[in-house]
Amino acid sequence: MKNLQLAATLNEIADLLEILGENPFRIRAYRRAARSIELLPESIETVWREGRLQEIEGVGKGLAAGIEQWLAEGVMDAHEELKRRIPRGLLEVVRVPGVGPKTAKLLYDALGVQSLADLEEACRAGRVRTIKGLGPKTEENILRGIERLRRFAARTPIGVALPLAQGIVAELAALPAVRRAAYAGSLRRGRETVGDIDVLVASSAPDQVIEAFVALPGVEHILSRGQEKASVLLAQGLQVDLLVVPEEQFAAALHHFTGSKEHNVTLRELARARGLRISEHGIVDEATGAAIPVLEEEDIFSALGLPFIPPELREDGSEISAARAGVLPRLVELSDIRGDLHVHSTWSDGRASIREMAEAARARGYEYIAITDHSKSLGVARGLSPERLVQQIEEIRALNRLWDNFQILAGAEVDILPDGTLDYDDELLRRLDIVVASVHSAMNQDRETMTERIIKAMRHPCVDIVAHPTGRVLGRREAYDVDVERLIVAAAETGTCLEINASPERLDLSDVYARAAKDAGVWLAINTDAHDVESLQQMALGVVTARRGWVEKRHVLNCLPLPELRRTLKRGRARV
DNA sequence: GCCGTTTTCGGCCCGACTGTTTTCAGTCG
Repeated sequence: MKNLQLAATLNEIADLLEILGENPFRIRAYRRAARSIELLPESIETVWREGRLQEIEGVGKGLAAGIEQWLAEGVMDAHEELKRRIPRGLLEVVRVPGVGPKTAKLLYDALGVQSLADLEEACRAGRVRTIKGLGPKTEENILRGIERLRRFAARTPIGVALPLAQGIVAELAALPAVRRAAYAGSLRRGRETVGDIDVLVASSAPDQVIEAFVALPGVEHILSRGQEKASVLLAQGLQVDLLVVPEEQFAAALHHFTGSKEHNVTLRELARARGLRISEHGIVDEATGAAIPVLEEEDIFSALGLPFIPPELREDGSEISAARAGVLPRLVELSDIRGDLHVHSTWSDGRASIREMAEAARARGYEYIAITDHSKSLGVARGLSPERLVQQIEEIRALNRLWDNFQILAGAEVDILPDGTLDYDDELLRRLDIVVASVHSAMNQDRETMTERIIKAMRHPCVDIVAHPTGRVLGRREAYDVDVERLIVAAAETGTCLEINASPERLDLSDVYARAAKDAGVWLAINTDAHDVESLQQMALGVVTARRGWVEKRHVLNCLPLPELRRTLKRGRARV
């Protein structure tokens, strides 16, 4: 799947066009297409082979030709031409916060700056301030920006950003001047990584709120500070943007600040076509100048004759087309989840007993939980020997006599061994209620071997779910080399369910792959992989990821009541 | 460069903040 590489190329073209001061709408077209392709739930090669390139939102005749050339030859004329005209080092110069395409071009023309290193040197030598329009403050800001680029990752995993955001929101909400507070931005849309944290506050005393905001513990530097907006940098390198509005503008501002940018632009275009103007302050009828009240986000959509579009779908504008066509999905909700099919206990590397995990699941309102401890080969996780697993099954059967409205399923997270066989023999596997299979070893196998290995496991009649199918760990470990598209086809053929692992460092399958799997008719299971009681609440993140993949309740295995779940598992179907 | 329940041509979101200016361009989200 070359989707992400293609999107990067298109974005680079947009960056270069911007430095050249080209038509901003042409630039936007490249960015839009890049975004659509990033979110495309199938490989661009497939779309091309089937002659459907122009069906992609934002791809017309011209871009389709460019993409075709890129896929066939590995290069695009438009890109090559631009690279000849502008040194590529300027692409890193525009990534410096505060330095945009105009400034980059100016620095290039006036000082010959062609790279980050050139820029740093020019600042230190005091040459930047000699340019008309730039001054010592700019020089200082650029140096700080370069430092920031070097020290911190561009994006932060949601698992890190979310608690920080919740903490900030709680602190602001406690201020007497604050009526409402919420986080927005890509965090609210549930993206797996975020570039910054956006916080929105309703207050009639914005100056007090902003004063308190810039003084929050953990604030290392104040980036900007105005009447209704402020931005700070946390010690971790994460930027936090605050917007303060009067309470009656809260919903409109929440929508604006939630984005995405592309969603906002598309929605505002639609509004203009209907004689309305949307901004973070609300909706205005252009003809009469009258404000249309926005009490909730719903009011914005209904003013345009649209149903409510959940934040998780607000990405590339295609959600607006779907809303207009009346084909928005009814997204799965946390309350639809009836159980967790992948958790650990102290029998292997968990930190809570089976009973504790079960009671915690019951307290969450679940009907069932599957205990899936590690299998024997996974020594580091104290994987269970066959004998221990038999004992565990017996303990689970005994525990199940405690409740009449809750069941523990006896399961295992069975290693898929390097040759695609499983870590327990078939007889033992048949005694389990559910089998989750996953890869924990030999992760450096080549693509073909790894793909075949997992597909072989899927063909096994006892394997119900493949857990964390790509093996990635956000910010730490890339996915192993595997053809996810083939896994999805095989899952559909074999009736194997694919997991959306809700652990914040995994979120695997990702939103895009979850959508592809759903489109292929594959069952999904949203599981926490919890190793302690607290982690059961990570289910929320898994549900958000599923929602970003346009997944509905009917696609999710653990939204089924227990009897239906049992019938739907492979062993249940085999018995019929 | 894309796109069409007013358009196949003429549109293409909207506003705040900063640093540099004497009224605004550039950047950002």
